[in-house]
Amino acid sequence: MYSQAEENYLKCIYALEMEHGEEVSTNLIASKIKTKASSVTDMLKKLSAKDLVAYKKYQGVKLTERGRETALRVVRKHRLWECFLVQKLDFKWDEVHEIAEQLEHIESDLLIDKLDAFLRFPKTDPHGDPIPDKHGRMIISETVKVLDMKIGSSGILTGVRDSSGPFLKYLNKKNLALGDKIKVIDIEPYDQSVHIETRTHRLVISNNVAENLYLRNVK
Amino acid sequence: MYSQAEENYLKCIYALEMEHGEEVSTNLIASKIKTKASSVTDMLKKLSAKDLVAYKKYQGVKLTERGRETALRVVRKHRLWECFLVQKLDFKWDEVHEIAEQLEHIESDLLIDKLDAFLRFPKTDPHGDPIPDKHGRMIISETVKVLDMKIGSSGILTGVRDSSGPFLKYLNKKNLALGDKIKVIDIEPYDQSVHIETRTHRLVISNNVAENLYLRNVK
DNA sequence: AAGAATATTTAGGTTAGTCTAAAAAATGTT
DNA sequence: AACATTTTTTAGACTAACCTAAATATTCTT
Repeated sequence: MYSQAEENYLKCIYALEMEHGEEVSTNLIASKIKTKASSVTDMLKKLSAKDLVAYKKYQGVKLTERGRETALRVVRKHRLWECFLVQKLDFKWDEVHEIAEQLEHIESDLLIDKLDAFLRFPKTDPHGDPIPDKHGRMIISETVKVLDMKIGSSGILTGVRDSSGPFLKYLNKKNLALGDKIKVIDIEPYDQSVHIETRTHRLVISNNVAENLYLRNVK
Repeated sequence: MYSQAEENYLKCIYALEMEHGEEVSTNLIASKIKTKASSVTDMLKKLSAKDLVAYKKYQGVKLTERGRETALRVVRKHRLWECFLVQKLDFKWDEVHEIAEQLEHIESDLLIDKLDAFLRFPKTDPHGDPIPDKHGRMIISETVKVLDMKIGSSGILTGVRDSSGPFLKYLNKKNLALGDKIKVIDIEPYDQSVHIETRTHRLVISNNVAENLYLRNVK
């Protein structure tokens, strides 16, 4: 139905709309997709002609309803395949992204629904991100960045913002995994590094790392 | 590494080399891949430059060693994915071809080896075709076309030449499946239609159908 | 072995998706 | 508000994979 390039742009715009507000800029897309701004402009015109995005020259873009649905279908496929790779094929969570980037473009509604059933309708992927159901609905749990936690409070590690290989490998090394209960002991005022405590150990994480960890609050 | 188009050509040439002799002609490829002869010529030049085929103008092509290995890797992936779809996701054998045509181009050696292990290293796909192992080796069982059987002899249905949807649906309807024991009762001299008998029923199949069924001889 | 028929290749064009360089619009600064 | 900077768009070019039409080889027929 849509080309891989088109799907990648839609997915990218969807992600950027989530992170920043609506109205995504050309340069932002270009840097995320690692391409040139002029290529982005070309593609936006094409997506606009297909009524997948609302695009006004120099004003950035927004997904249309149709565009959002399409983006969510791709996201759903990506995250289901990640589950499959980790749960059934024993991949580690830091190894699945690139493969899922390919698998997400396989076209067959039946396939994806059968895969969903085979995995017992998972609600989140291995990185803690919610999986849209076949109607595009998903459970978005209330999460807080580590840096926004009150000192002394605890939370369950439910997601990571950066799911790139290096970051996940870092977490593996530090023995941090989704589902871990984490207590924020102290936040260093000088450099915003954070002292945390898990069930098994204590450690200090840099501000950069703390920005990328999401917790669900518990008392 | 190679584009989907390149992989499709290699797979096609491999299949044609198996069916007909070596040296595959431009038109034969064109008709199989449903494209124009001029497009085939273009691609053959490209594959030749990459040392995947031995190509001499007007003389047809042959896979090189490199080309054969690459083709076998694609065939391996196609057949493993078909197994996955049928065994794990409950697809029927006539529904999997198109999806496997997409999945066969996913690039990751680790993925394919893990999938192989997950499926317990199957030796044949749902249509009875042998699956190459990671070194490209496969078990090719001695098979005979129904039409070449002696009248009164029996065999196990081990493969189909035409694995298109319509043909497989026909077999489903006639209650014929891989592994069935089939006895050749009579071959009609006039139109080469064949009377056969299975464990459960008797039926007449046309010459066309008989051409597409392979049996492994049993006493 | 010459002409007809068929198969293959060449020449030149199209589209999707990318690029660079230049032009135009928007934004920031004083 | 005028100029400088940054962002975005336009113009024009490239590649992969396809196409049509024309040219050239090969094969078939007699």
